[in-house]
Amino acid sequence: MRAPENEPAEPVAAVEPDLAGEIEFLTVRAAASGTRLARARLRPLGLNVRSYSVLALAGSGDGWSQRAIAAYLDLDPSQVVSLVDELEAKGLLTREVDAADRRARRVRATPAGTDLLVHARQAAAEAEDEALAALAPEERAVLLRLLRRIVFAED
Amino acid sequence: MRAPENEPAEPVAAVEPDLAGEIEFLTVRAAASGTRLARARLRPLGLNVRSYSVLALAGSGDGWSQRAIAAYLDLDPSQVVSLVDELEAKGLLTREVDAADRRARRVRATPAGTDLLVHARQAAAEAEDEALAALAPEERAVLLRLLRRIVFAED
DNA sequence: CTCAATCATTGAGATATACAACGATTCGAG
DNA sequence: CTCGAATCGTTGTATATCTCAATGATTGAG
Repeated sequence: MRAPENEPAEPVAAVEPDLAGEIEFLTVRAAASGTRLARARLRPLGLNVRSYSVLALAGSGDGWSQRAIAAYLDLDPSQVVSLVDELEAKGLLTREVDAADRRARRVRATPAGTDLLVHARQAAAEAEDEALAALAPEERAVLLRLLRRIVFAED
Repeated sequence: MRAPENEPAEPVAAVEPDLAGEIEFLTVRAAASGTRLARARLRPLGLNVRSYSVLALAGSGDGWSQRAIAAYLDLDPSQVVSLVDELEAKGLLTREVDAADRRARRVRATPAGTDLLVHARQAAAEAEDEALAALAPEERAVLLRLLRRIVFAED
């Protein structure tokens, strides 16, 4: 090899122009702007995106454990602790020791939490609608299916 | 209205079971896991997801301004400052005053930065391939198109 | 009964995001 | 040409988020 310290006439060529071809980049960007929209609409309800997610789980099924919430939302268990603390302090959910496994706590929405959740779901739906304004309903359905397969590796 | 402090036999019903039907939720989750994969593969190269993004822009086009980088990556301009600082300190890019507008700095990848970028792109591509393992190539193309329309509101 | 594993919790450190203020510079109105 | 508003990069700060390690209580396997 010659002149290793300097490549004068190298084509360089490649190095494509931008990141718009990378799904990862677009996903991060879409997530960020969607989160911003959702946050703006949830704030008047006293919720942020994360506490909304936790409340939504608390309002579904029959008593999620905090561990399960952490796994489902892809959060560290310690984050769930403070989120549940916050929502519990507001009276939106309860944290009860699981009779079958006294290490675990079962988290359930209170009536007040369920009521708020109705409005929060509406707010989230509006934010989603705004974020996806460029897509027709069928396209949104396609996107949903694809994302679900990525996240849950199923269909 | 009667007994406003207690709704005994309310159906509650609705309150759907989970968040898997919300595109916003899935997008955030897909972005998080994709970022984790990318971070793991970029770390050996001394880059994180953000510095990779900045370097990728510096290696494309002809001198992005920091302002343009911030807009394109959806970052605060102050974040771009430290990212460019870091990459400049490593000799991966240069920051030159724009002759046409001396307020602006034009950011360009150095030869070392361009070399590293080749490997970084490969790493990012591998991470993306792993993140999207559940999807066939045509499905990835569909996803790419949909995301691009959301993010750039164009097609 | 003992030991490893699990759950919730606490705390700390790293990273990310958002916002306000500033000097230097550009640009348009008059 | 001059003045003032707007823009660019920068610094600093406040807040949120992520990640990791350690701990007590409890479970379950052997």
